[in-house]
Amino acid sequence: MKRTVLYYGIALALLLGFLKYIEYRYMVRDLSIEFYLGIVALFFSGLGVWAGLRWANKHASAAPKDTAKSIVFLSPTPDLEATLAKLGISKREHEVLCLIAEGHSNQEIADQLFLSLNTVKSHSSNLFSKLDVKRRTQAIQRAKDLGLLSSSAGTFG
Amino acid sequence: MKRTVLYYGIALALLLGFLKYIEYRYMVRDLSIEFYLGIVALFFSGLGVWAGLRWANKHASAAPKDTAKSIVFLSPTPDLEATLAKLGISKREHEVLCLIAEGHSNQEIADQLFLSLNTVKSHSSNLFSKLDVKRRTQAIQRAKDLGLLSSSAGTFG
DNA sequence: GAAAACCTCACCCGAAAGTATGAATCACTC
DNA sequence: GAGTGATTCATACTTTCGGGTGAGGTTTTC
Repeated sequence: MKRTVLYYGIALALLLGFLKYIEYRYMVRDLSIEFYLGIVALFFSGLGVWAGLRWANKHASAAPKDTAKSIVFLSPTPDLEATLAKLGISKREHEVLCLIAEGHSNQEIADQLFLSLNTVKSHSSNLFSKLDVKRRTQAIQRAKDLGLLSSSAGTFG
Repeated sequence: MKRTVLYYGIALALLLGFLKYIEYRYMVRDLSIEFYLGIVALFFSGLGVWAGLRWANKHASAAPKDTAKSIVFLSPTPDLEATLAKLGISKREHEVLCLIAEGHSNQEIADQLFLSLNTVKSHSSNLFSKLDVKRRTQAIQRAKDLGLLSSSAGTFG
């Protein structure tokens, strides 16, 4: 959390430095303060959106499907958590598992969860060993059999 | 969308006015530009976070509809061959598709069907373009939705 | 406040998957 | 016999996956 604040500080400092550089470089003395404020507003709006999305993802945890909550009647998911616990699969790993089952690439998962590609690879790798499979396609099959995919558990092929 | 931009503009204008008012009210002449920038950064960070969260919510509520669609009915697979014909998927390609859905690697499929690895790759590649997907995991999803895995693939792992 | 999970990310390396192009064989049709 | 489409296979290349290792950072728990 404090790291986020730090990043914001650094970003602001960098932006300030950049603006000063522009001023020096092109000898522009009369850049209006409104211009500065506009730039900063734009920049920090983007930063804010990014932080907001990231925060939303962290707290809403999109993957494990709150969607399941909206279709509860079909899959009561009685012992999903029990199964997960039995296999030692963490929350984050389950999220990754769901996204894998939806056919996303590791890079896409990384983008969606605001993670590094390496992190996703770590999660999936741990996941595979816990599911005792070798490939992600097998992981999908296994997950379906175990009923670990709340949302697609309904895809009762 | 443009309304959002408008709001941002208004917000910036209001903030500017507020700052000018402060300046006038308390006769503070030497408020550094960094101070202004800090205020603006803070303000628009918050605004950005808000917009980001709002955006996230909008898209989170949109997503479930897709998943719901896959649950809707247990499609009786009226005519598998008709679907295959419509998509231009040949018999051999369908075989490969089923094996892919079972989580086999290309090499395993090649061994099982007494084919070369290259051949399996050709089939799967053609398959992906016909299914309009990029990866085999997506192909599995698509195939399930289209009911192409009714017979053999099943859910046995 | 220390320990134990969990989460995050990096680097390297090899294997698997996927793309693109071309070509040979076979069956079936006009 | 030519044409068409399916099947088979090759080579070469790029991208993605997955394993292994290590190293902070955070959260939870005792």
